[in-house]
Amino acid sequence: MPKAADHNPSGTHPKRRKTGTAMKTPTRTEKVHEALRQAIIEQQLSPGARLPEDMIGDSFGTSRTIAREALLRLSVEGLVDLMPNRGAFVANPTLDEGRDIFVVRRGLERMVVLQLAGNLNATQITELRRMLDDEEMAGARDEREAIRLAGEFHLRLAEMTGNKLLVRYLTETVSRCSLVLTIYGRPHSVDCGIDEHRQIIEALIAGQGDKAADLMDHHIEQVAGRALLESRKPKSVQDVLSSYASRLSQG
Amino acid sequence: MPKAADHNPSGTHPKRRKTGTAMKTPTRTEKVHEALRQAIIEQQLSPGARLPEDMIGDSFGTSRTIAREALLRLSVEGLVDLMPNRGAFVANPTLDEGRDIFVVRRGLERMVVLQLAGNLNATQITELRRMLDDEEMAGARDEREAIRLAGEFHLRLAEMTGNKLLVRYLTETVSRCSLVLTIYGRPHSVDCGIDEHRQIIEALIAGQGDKAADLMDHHIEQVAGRALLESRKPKSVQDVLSSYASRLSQG
DNA sequence: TATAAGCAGATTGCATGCAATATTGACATG
DNA sequence: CATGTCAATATTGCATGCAATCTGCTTATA
Repeated sequence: MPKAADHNPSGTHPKRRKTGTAMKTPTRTEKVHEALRQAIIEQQLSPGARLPEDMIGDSFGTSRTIAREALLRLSVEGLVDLMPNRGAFVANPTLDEGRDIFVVRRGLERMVVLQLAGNLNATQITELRRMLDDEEMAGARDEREAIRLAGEFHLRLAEMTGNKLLVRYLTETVSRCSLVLTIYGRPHSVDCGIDEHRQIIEALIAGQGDKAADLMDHHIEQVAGRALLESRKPKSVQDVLSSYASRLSQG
Repeated sequence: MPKAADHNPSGTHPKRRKTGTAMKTPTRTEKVHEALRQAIIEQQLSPGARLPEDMIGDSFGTSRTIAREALLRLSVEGLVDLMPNRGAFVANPTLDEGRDIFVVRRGLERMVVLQLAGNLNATQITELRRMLDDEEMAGARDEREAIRLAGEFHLRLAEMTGNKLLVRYLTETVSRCSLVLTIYGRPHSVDCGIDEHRQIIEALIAGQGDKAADLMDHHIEQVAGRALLESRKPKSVQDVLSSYASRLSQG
């Protein structure tokens, strides 16, 4: 193995100890998976971009096996399109698919707040309030951070239900929503209104499940609307070309 | 390649033609994936059973690579638990996890009917009605078939929304629900009441979204209740042992 | 006898090699 | 000049081999 000898570039300890603390997964596969995931969500990899196994393997100093596995996972999450015998591409959802994703997200978020209403304990309430304050502070100065915190708010809410499956689905969906926003959204409107978050929390604390659900529905609708209804950017090469083609035939 | 020479036991044509019909995936990986999936859902593989890569590879006449990929996919779907350096096991959800799964399913089904209400076209309506009739016929004689048809009904409904993501999530969730039922459910009560299905359809046709949603909620609640509330079977080794452990410390 | 260390077997993690398939450009042909 | 065929190249699909890790048994030691 001439190549595997020195692929621990980060310098951190990659192995999982057998101590009882159950450290995170040590496998290179997981690391690559997470790295790619981040790269896609943070728009370092544009939708539609090709992702050859070799290239990924070389980039991370691993073999294609690892890259392949990471791509497979990402494809299940919907962040990567895997075409048989063709290769992998950063997902490039159509506008309609984007709408579908937002629809599902809305439904999931609704489940979250319905379960949470009236069931928050004191610790959770203080944590959420602190998150809101953080959001507010960041909102003024660091836009990028504000977006991150806003996303985290939704995820944290889901975690508080204790429902693993719900968390997984919402995580996936939120990721895909960011992807959709990078394609069809305006540059970077802070997608979440902090006031809306605050209202939702208050409704949850007051045990007003239906109200919280409606607020959340409205909130997500808002985000989706801003991005998907206004923007008329065509997205895929096909769309672009078809619009050019129609222009040609008219002229 | 001494072994790969003769692994087309089915005799069917394994290759995908390049004709425009876009045949299903031809890859062996997909086939193994689907086969394992069926085996788990149909209880041919009991929850908690070990799934060594070698064994699977041998069974299907492929290498570990394929088995590995299939297992990875299944683990993402939640039908298989993958333990690092330990191997794969048929998922063995706890009772609480089972409840969580049903909660999510209820929410997803609710989304489906809310979207469908008043939006069914004539073709879809006749198809659904025909499915109901089939269910009713099968219900009397072939229990196994009745269960299959009942499951298909829910999935077909989801497909009619045209929302791919919703379909994927519901498919996954329904699979996991059957798994949960095999662990905690009684032998084989036909889990879906046909009358309930019929009522839902009628509400959908009438455009009564809220009513359909409530019916569906009730319907799933019913299934979950029958299985999860009554049965007091302890489930995992951990649960068993923890109950024994507490007994110890008390005595 | 009970506990700990050490060894052997089984199984996964990962890398690599070869065959199969898709895409691109060259070339021939109407 | 347009179109169809074919070879060259790039990339995936899959199998296999070796090292790392886990499990259980055996053996040494108090």
